[in-house]
Amino acid sequence: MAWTDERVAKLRELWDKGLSASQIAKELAEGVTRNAVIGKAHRMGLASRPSPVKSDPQKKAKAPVEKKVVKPKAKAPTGKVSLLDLTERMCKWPIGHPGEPDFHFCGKPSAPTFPYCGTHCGEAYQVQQPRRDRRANRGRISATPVR
DNA sequence: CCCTGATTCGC
DNA sequence: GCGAATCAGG
Repeated sequence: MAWTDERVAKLRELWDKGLSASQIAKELAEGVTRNAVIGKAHRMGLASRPSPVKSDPQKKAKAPVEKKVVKPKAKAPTGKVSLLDLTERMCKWPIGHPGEPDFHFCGKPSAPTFPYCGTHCGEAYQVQQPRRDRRANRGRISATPVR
């Protein structure tokens, strides 16, 4: 989509009005992303509004190294997680079977780069254990991916 | 995680 | 000139 005079005008208007780039992109629609908006705004020479990132070059000296501990707590989703609800970082371990009325997915936060949460990674990726001692796996479903 | 603008660079 | 990808943050 080309930058017609109309669209440029609207961009300038909304930008001056203080809307964020993503908001402007939504207004213009037609497959325009916020990247496109920002890029165009810059090329137009629009006053680059204070970026939240670049602002305030001289910051207050922060002697205390106060570290915010990243919350390891992850909330489990409310209710059943359907196929449509799944996002990249959700555990995709199926509960039940496709077609069944109650079929859904685990949905808990998945381990980084893994399709399942910690618990279900444990189910999915089981180290082959000595034939002698498989007691640890007794009662568990077998989900070894490659046999 | 959601979000912000800035910058780069192949097209 | 364009904008996706990336960066550097809030």
